[in-house]
Parts: sequence; structure tokens; C-alpha cells
Amino acid sequence: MVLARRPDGSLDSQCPVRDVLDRIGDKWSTLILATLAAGPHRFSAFLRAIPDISKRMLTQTLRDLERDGLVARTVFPTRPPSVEYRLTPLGATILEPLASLVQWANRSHAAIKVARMAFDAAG
Amino acid sequence: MVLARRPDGSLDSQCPVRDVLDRIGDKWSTLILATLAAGPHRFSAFLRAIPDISKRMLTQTLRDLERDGLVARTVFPTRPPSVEYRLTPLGATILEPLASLVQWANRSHAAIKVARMAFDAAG
DNA sequence: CTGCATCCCCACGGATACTG
DNA sequence: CAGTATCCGTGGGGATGCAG
Repeated sequence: MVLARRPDGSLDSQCPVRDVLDRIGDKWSTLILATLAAGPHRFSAFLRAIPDISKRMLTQTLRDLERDGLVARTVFPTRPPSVEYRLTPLGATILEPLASLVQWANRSHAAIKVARMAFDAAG
Repeated sequence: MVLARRPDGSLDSQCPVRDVLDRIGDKWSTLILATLAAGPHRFSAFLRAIPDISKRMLTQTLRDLERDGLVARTVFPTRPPSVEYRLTPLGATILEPLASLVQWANRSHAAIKVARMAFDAAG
């Protein structure tokens, strides 16, 4: 997930490409973004929509997405409290390039499957 | 990086989307694919082009990409042996969706940077 | 030159329990 | 309900040395 480097060889953490793909590449971000594409969700709604994520990782990933301005968090001071998460306008714009990757996957998975079987058979 | 699940909640490892994004999401695949976009490379050329990858991870990532049919490996029986890696036609087709993500990154990194500073300042 | 084998570390993330 | 705190296992991946 490293896409840029400084002349001295150190990582350039300011590289926008690296920033993006690091987020796409982590375990839960894309699934959360895809879930939010269907509309706003509350914390517990995520836990139901994504059964195998832990509260710990859900909190952490949502906070990262919020920090990057892709997700907005709204607290309603009811009792018990409820919190709603939704895509920001910026967050919504990543759905299209993400979808393009998903389309590539759907177009290519058959060929990949064949390639894997051939490779493993040759092994 | 999990984008599909079976009805029982278990991971669907056959999900093409998960397959793709797992590869995109690993630490070196995208950088190797981007390097190959410029043309075929030999093993040692990768090590020079990507200074901070280890031989171990280069070997492993190239083999994964080869197994998926995205990269072709050609051995020239010279002495000492040389090996050339190049994108397959299938591998070349992922460059476009990948580029769309890179473009999104370049368009959005300023906004993300602002969002992060605002978030951290509010924290 | 192109790898493979081995050792080892640590951070990612799961499980569980607790709080406002 | 919506988190926080803590503990801990696993495996990704770096470093190094060896082999064909």
C-alpha cells in the first residue's frame, strides 16, 4: 500500500495516493462505506449489517473515516443516546471509483479463478 | 477489506470483490502493478525501483500476482539467470480502475487534509 | 542474479468486561 | 445505546543468511 517515497527512500505519508489506498486497504473501511451508500446508519445498525465486526474496530474505523471527512457523525441527545453516521458529500464521491474497482472484479473473477487453478495445477 | 459474507455470517472467500480488494489492499501489490505499468521489469529492477521492499515480499507478491494471472513471469536461461515480469492483458485492465482511485485521491487530498486538521483541532 | 529458509518482532485486530 | 479499557493471539512482514 505504499505508492510514494521521498528521495531519501523514506515513506511520504503526505502522498495522497498512499492515504487513499491505505484507507481502502484496511479491513473494514470499504465495507462501512458500502453500507453507508445505502443511507445513514446508527452504531448498532452497523453491528447488525456487518455481523463480524467488533465494536472496537467499528468505533475505530468510523472515527478514522470521520477524521478524513468521509463520514459525518451526529449525536442525538436522547436517552439512551443515539448516534447517526452518514456519508459526507466528499465521502459520497469515493463510491464511484470504488464501484469501478468492484466492476473490474466482477468482470475478471472468472479469469482469475482459471489462472489460479492453472497455476496451482502447474505447481 | 471484507465485502461479502454468507447468510450464516461467515466470510465468502469466493467473493470476487473481496479477492480484488484484498490484493489492492496488501502492502506492495499496487506499487508493483504501478511499476509494471511503465513496462516489463526484472527482479533486481524492482528492488531498485521500490527501494524499501524486501526480496522476500517482492518474491511473494509477484508470485501472488502471477498466480492470479495479472503478471507473467519469463525465465531466460542465461547465466546468471534473468527473469522478466510483465503485465498480462488481464493485469493491464486493472490499471484503469486503479487510476480512477488515484485520480480521486489527487482530487480529494486537500479536502482530506483540511478535514484532518479540523478534526484534530477539535479533539 | 534470483530466489528460498529461518528467525523474530510488533501492530492489527478479536474477545471480553466495564461505563455514561 | 454507544462506546471505552484491557488483554492477548496471530500473522504480516523485515532482516539475515544460504542455494542454484
